[in-house]
Amino acid sequence: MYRIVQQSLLARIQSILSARYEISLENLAVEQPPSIALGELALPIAFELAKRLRKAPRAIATELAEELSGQLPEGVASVEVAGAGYLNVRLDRGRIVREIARDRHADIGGEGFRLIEHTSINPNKAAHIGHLRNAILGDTFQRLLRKDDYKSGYEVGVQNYIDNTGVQVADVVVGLMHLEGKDLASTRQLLADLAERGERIDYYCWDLYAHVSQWYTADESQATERKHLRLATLHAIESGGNDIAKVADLIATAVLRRHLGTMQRLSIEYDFLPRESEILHLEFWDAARQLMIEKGVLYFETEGKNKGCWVMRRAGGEAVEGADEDAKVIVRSNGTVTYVGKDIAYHLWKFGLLPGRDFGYRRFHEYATHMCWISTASTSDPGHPAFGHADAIYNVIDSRQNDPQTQVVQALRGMGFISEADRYTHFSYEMVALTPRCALELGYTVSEEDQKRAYIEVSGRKGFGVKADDLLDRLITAARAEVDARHPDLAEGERETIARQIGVGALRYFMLRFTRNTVIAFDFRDALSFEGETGPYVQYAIVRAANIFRKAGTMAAASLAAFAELDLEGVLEGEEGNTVWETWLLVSRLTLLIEQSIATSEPAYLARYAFQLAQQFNNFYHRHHILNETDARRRTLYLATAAVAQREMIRALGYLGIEAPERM
RNA sequence: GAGCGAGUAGCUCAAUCGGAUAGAGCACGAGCCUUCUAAGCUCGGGGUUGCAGGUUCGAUCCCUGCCUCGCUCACCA
Repeated sequence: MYRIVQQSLLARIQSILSARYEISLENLAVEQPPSIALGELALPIAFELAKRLRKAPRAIATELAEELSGQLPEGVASVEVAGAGYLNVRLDRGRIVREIARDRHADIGGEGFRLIEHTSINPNKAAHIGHLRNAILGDTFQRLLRKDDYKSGYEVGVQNYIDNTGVQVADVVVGLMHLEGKDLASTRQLLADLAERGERIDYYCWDLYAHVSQWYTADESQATERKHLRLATLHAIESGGNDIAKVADLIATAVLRRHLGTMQRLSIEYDFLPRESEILHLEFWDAARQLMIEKGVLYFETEGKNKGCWVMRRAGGEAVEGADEDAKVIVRSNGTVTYVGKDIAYHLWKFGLLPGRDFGYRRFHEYATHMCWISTASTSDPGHPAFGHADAIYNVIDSRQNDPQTQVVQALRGMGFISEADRYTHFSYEMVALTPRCALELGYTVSEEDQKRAYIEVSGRKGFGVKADDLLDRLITAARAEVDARHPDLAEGERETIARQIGVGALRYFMLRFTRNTVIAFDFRDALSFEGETGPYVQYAIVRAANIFRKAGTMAAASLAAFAELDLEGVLEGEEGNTVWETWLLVSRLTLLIEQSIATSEPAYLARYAFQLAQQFNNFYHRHHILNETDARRRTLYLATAAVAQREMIRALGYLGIEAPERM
């Protein structure tokens, strides 16, 4: 509701500005006065106009206030000038509160298909906490965009790119076939044995991958030969149609299924799993290469260090005489294409710009509400969707890939696909690292130099990190202990559900509370906390509201119905009324926060809002004891306050992918 | 060396487009459970926003220089 008022207010001001001063401002800042006593909204426009109009800010503000007062926008009670020239706006509290109670709110959404890609873990080891940040960010953003009961939203597709033919998979295959002497049959047997013992292939590969990575360089006299083996294995996997490739596919698919399982524990689901094997076999690159040459972004280098390669000018690079030594190699002199080259082809496909190429689609994994498809080089299963027609894309990829991501955008731009390049968002985020203390706690040896650092980067190659499922298990176990202590009366299954909800809530919130370009220095002490700025804090506030309704023998809907008939005269004024009103005001901001989170690709804003809302509600909860309230009008008002606060806290958490438990 | 990011309370982080007194959590100290569950609330100490200049009505935010830290910069993916 806040956003509706804000929009109508801004529209009015824009029209006044153009009518009276013949000025139009792109963005009008709207702030909050330092105290509710000064009003609900504050506009510093007069300062901005002072120079252009050559007038004192206060004089301008006074004129604007007069104009506005002549015809007040919806929900506005009064406008006044304050301070050096602020335009402070007071809202019609009764009217706003009524609208909030009946859940009137601005809509969010628009045209166009938005393709979000996240997770994209190499299918050669278990997911770790860094992958969790990626998946949780992507999944939360997807929820903000998608159509749901609350908003029109956008048409959204969620992809998880699977690099099933890369060196990381090759490394694990080398480990299986050369360190462990396995062939195709015994690899199959391994998978069967693990399944039988209830052990996990992704954990198995975690250790194996670390082992192989060491092995390559362990014996200097063998190093060249082993490097060679690694490359030969990679090439066999890329070509396909041999046992090595089959081993790779078995392992990659099995690990992928584990990843889907891990993510499903966190309510993270996908619509499509495009794989690199299909990008190779369907020859996406050949089509892209053709197009890039036609458009003049790809050229053959005939001199300098890149002689014999097909190269592309770097983003920000300038045309130079002779060899551009700084150019990015796209096709090596041996004719193979680099990572960035394949990525350009893939992104042309995303925008529907790759002529004559599309993935085949096969059913892979069925979720409760939809199918997850996987790419295939053969014919598609009936009823398949198509994803390669995005109007906007969001790639959730960590900031270490800023450079290659920029190259891909540069290629699109260079090819003249300007609007596509503009609607290409590298949803960049910083890594999750371990604090030295955490690393020591996990039993890793940490060099003295590393111990002095604020954090240490995780490394799959070294097997250094915290596995996603291990962390989640620890969180759920910790939550379970609390639930058991508090609710010994509840059934086993119910306690398990609540513990899971709390564990997931703590984890998802933890990954979302930091803005994207903050490195998370992971520490169990912080991550395992259920107090303060955490997911469980918000969940607990929701449970409190639910307890009130249960004890009062009523329900939120009924409380709001009763509220509709209530005489609001005086109850929203004064010191006491202010605190109640402030709760409603904060409650009304949800759409604004969703909109801001989308515009800035920053889910942390919404996470923070959810916490603030819970904080505000807890404050209200302690100040006004609802069930003891003897004044009937106040009691009705308080119950309605709890109802709307609970409603928006549940919604906000929902967008963060966090469930609200029945009890805690 | 170049590019990108960061430096804010003891610690971990916020701070909308440049706005009114830089805010939260943790930790610490003092209170609050016969109460709608204390996974909570209230109060308190805590800040030269890395340093030095500049821009302006106003700078944590923009500009210049410097210092410190991290990431990136392969015919790897």
